[in-house]
Amino acid sequence: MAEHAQEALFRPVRAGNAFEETVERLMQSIRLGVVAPGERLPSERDLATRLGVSRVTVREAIRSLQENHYVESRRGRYGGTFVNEVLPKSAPAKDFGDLHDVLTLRRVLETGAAETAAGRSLGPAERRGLRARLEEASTSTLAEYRRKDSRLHLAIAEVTGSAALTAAVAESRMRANELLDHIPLLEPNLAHSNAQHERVIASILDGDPGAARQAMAEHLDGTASLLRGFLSV
Amino acid sequence: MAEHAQEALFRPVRAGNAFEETVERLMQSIRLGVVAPGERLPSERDLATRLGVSRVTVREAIRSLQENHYVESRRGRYGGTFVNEVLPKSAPAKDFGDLHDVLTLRRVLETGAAETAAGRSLGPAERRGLRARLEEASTSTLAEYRRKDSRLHLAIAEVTGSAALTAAVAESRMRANELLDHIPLLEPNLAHSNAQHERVIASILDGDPGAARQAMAEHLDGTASLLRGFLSV
DNA sequence: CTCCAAAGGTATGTCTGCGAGCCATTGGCT
DNA sequence: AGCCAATGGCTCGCAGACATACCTTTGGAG
Repeated sequence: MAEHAQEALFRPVRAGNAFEETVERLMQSIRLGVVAPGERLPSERDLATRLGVSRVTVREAIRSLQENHYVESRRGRYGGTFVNEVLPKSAPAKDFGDLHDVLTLRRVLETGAAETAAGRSLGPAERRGLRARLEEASTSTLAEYRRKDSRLHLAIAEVTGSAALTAAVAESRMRANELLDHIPLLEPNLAHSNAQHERVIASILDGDPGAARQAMAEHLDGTASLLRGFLSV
Repeated sequence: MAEHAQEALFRPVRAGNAFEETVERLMQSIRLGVVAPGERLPSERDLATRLGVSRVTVREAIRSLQENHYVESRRGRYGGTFVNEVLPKSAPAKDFGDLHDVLTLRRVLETGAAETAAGRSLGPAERRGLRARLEEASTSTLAEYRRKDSRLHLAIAEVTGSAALTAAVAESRMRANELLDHIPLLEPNLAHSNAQHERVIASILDGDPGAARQAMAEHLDGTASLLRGFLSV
């Protein structure tokens, strides 16, 4: 029997129980900036349907987010669950053992997404969306940078037209962000990052897959080496 | 709220119940050739631990595979569950709606894997493994080609050293194979495929990431256009 | 020849998660 | 002022999944 491939195929079928995975997803949507501070999450009934989980489980997950001061709920029509304006610091460090794993997958997915996006003929709405996200990221403060940055990268994945690729990028970014939250974010990094973003988006809008791939690769390799430097000490 | 990214983040948290996902995994390990005909699956207790699922659930899944003539079980020490020499035809066609989705993700993952593999310094065992898989694929019959082909592609993902990437490739190949099983496999395709495999592996062993990526891209684009041709009628 | 380790086969009690229904609250609409 | 639609809050019974324990079969080791 092929020995090593088994590790991948016989890995656990579920990352956790339904409750934990639901918390994870809602957390992702907030941390990645898909639902911004002040905005409302979908209703509990809606979330239950979309996430394929019972409403009871959704409520338990939301309760957990409330207790950790991520969201607040209001009853009544036009009520709902709203993301707090001020979000808690991220959870304490997890294990860094899979640093190589995270960075390898991220590089593959995101350079591939950039290349694919550049190879498609984008509609005006998509082009506007990309420029808007770029603008948001470049004008953001240090505090909200990680969220705006993620939104931009997610937007790139979205315009590939592949839901599975978008989901994979979201997952991968979440894992990477958990690590990035433990290294300092400095103004010079941010400026450098913005410049790279502009090159990536420009290449995509120009329809130059090779350039988009390379620009994205350089962008990612920057933060990757930062990470390796800080965490491998 | 960012409208489109929600589709990815608020997708169902689980693909099915524990039983269904377990069947899926075991099926994958057989269809992708990770456990070849005549070989033995890990013991039920072992599988239960690795898959993070109860032994009862594992047994139900194995029972399902028995009923579909994929495996047979024998009791006693040195017994176990063995993959049948003659495997059933694949399940009836599913929906082809996500053809673009499957092909996009596959291209990103596998070209990325090839490039990453070529960028690493491989040990002698890894190099031998790759050559062995290549040899197996090139000398295989039509009947066993899909399995040997998958093993080769999985082996490439494995030598990236990223378990997450390997798992993603396995998942993606499984989805692609479901589609490929519904188009004819002809001798000329096979010969062409083998030639492309050789170029991919040669580039990886030579440590030329760009060439590996390009060779893999051409290889995948070949079957992709075949698929699009047959299924979009 | 006997023993026994390792594998599949079976049974039971517990707990998680689900479905479905109902209640309580709220703010716009009439 | 009253209505009511949409939202969060709550409860209860059932089905799925789990952990654990024990039984049965088998073939090599001693």
